[in-house]
Amino acid sequence: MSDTETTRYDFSQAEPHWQAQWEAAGCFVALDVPTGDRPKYYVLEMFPYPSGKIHMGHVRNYTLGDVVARYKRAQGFDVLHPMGWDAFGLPAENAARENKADPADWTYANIANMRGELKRMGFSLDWAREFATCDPEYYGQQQKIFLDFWQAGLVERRAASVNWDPVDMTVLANEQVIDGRGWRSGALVEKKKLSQWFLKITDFAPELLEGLDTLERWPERVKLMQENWIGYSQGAEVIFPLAEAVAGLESVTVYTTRPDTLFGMSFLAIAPEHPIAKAVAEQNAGAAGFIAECASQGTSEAAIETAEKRGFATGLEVVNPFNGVKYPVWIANFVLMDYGTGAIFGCPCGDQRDLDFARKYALPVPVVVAPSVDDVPEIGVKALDGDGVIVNSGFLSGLTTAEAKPAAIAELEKIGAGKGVTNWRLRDWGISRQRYWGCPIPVIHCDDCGPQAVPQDQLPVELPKDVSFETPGNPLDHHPTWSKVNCPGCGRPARRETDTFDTFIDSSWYFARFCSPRAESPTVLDAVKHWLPVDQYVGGIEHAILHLLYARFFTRALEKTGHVTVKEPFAGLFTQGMVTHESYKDEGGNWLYPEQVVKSAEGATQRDTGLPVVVGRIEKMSKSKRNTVDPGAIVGKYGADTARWFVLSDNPPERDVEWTESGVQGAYRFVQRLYRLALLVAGERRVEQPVAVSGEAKKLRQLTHRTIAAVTEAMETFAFNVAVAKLYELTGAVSGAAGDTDELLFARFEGAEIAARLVAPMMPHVAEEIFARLRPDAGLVAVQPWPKADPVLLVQDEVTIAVQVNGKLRGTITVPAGQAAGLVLLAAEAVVASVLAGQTIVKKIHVPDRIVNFVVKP
RNA sequence: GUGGGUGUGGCGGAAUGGUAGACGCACCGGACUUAAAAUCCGUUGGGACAUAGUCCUGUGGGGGUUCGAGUCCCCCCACCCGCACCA
Repeated sequence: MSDTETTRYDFSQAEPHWQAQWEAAGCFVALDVPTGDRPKYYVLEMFPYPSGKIHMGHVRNYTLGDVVARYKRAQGFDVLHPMGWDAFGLPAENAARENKADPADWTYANIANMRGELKRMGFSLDWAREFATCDPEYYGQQQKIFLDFWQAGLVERRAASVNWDPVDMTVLANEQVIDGRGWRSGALVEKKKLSQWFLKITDFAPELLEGLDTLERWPERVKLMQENWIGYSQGAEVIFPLAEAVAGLESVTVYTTRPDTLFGMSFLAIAPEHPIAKAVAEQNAGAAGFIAECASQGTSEAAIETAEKRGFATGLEVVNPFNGVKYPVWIANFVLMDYGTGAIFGCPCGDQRDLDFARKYALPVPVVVAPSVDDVPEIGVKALDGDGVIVNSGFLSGLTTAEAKPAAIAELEKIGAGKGVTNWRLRDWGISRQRYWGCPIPVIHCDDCGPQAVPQDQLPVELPKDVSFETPGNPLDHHPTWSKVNCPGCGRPARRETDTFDTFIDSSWYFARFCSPRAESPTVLDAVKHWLPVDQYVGGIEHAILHLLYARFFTRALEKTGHVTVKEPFAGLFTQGMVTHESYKDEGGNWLYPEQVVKSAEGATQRDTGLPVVVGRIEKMSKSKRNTVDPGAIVGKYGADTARWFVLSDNPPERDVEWTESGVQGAYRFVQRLYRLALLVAGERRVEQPVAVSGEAKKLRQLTHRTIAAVTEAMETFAFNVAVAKLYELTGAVSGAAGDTDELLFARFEGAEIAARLVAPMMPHVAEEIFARLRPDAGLVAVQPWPKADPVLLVQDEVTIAVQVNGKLRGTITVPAGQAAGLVLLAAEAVVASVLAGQTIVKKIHVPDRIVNFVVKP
């Protein structure tokens, strides 16, 4: 065996070894209700959908979380770091249809495979807490929660329209509707009304909005996205009496945020789906045609036609309650039925869209807002939608827009023509899905008693195994016996609900279940009281709105029903960037996998054929573009530590990272270099810590302790790429400082040991390997405390100070730290004497230990 | 359209208002080797000149505040993301 072979780190042997050691020592196991007095820390990454294989996004996500978990553990926290599976969803049903596989078998096989891949990465997870949302033990508890929500008045049943595929006889999610057609059948999608279950998330709209302010460790942009989604607005409802009643309707109610501009009215517009529009259409073919046109325009050519504002004059008129004037009623394509009241009053001078509409149909444009009373402009094509002063508006004239709003609302309320209201964009959460592979909704429908809760002793309502995917539609509907049950109320024959829950429900409380995953109740209060909220949640930005909002709502609902004791589930949130890769095509435009491509200085060619390759954009890894790299292959070739180190090293975690082969090789080289260095240092003479250090040894020790401080700081701020850079620097310095004085030997040993401990959260396996060589009796590095920097060694004894003249660097001086200003200035002046010659010094700036700046004049 | 974000060498990026480019990748040069791989050492923002050195310039563009700006303020440009007719 040659030298190089003995000093080569064999990850394929070491990684499984240390993983077994951690498991044997139970390093990562947490208790539901801990007894010790260590502070708790709950680290959670968004759990994966078991598609079958892990991808690089998972590697990055779980590495980030694992670094936090291991770091916090070393800092003395009692860490909860669990893993599970978001296992319900459409892909399993698709697999069932395509491969005649049983969705459960397919899902559990995928889980088994992915569990193995995750374990190879060496994540410090408490696998004893693992569960899948498709386990009856989990979704049965979810059914209990639903029934508690129902009892608490948080559940409603009402009609809602769905996308219906008439060929597949199935309901489609919005993403499955492509250009108005079903993605699978290609049939034109119909709107169909179904009775559905809703969770009343709107009841919580105010607190979900206000709660955002308490989330100090959330990214600002995620909070903003949630804020916009919840969409709070303050305004007024105004009742406009119709000049003549239509189909029994005597007035139109409008929602506005600008009641101050009511005197600037020019027209009233209603949505094509508005009841009055429908009533008009029954007698007016033109109106009916216009409405039909608007409906068909809906999804298809939205992009092209959005800018075009179109309307249809109904001939009806309404009376403005403030001035008694009559205004025409239009049906307009830009008014939305599901926002506000489905009707607006048009004030062209204060709203760009209303102005566009008024100009198009030659409607009057009264001016009611002006920059000031003396400066009333002409309105051209640009509306005055900012703040200003109200003019030409009766009792509101002369008030600022801010003053006029409450004044207008007060008047509306006084004359009974309207009231101030708060409006929300957020709508209730429809949770019924006409699917098999989801959590059954625990309800029984009885013709006499109505919908009844499934009694507790009959939970969980389990999915039947013997279903057929041969016929289109929901297999639960076709099952011969499953839905046939007796009513729990009257005992007569009844029907079991065949809808299942939206899978977003499964992921809205799993973090609470992880605290006591085997409990007979959804949660155990002592456990959730201890562990919640999650201290650090890590996941993709793509879940910034729906998942995070649903989880926040669910937590509040769970708190209301006594299942948890917190209102917010995630105290800290980190959103990571995507993993990207170059994409490749052959000359025929077919995508190629990276492993099919060889790159050289001359360009890229195909490995097998030598044919040219077109190198495309750097894009998010996706199967369709074939620009994926299989983590399994990387781990097999370079080891888990290399993969972990690479995804941490290249750039800040919140940004996208580009996966490059050369970057991975760089990471691999470092693993080997670190190992060789540690081996070398471990073989050197052991010495006690010297009483004093000087010279090179002192410099190295200072660098070591500065590195501790810098890496600690980087860990706290998710600046893992900076931590990596600092560790490169430290190992470089240790290997550069050769010699065999006691001082230096100690400094080298200390540097190597600290490097092992600082590197451990990021590359746990090689850290164990080298720590074991350096400190054979100290046990696992995974349970070592985090190193502390010696404050004495953080103090620099010499500093290099920049010397500027008029703010430009002209030289540097090296002086003892804390040197008095007079001496520093003397030395500085000397070093830039040639530049100062012939100049008059006007001012001398001295920032201790940092900089000297001479301000001079000729 | 609107809200948010980003813009620094060939690339990823670093930099409490204080020496811009840490660290890595790539490239180039050297050492070791019969050779290659691996490893180690070194150079590398751009430009000019009298080339062991000196100077100029440089963080998307333009202004400003400051002794001093990548960093703070104002305007503009480009790109990315979210929501998109929200009354």
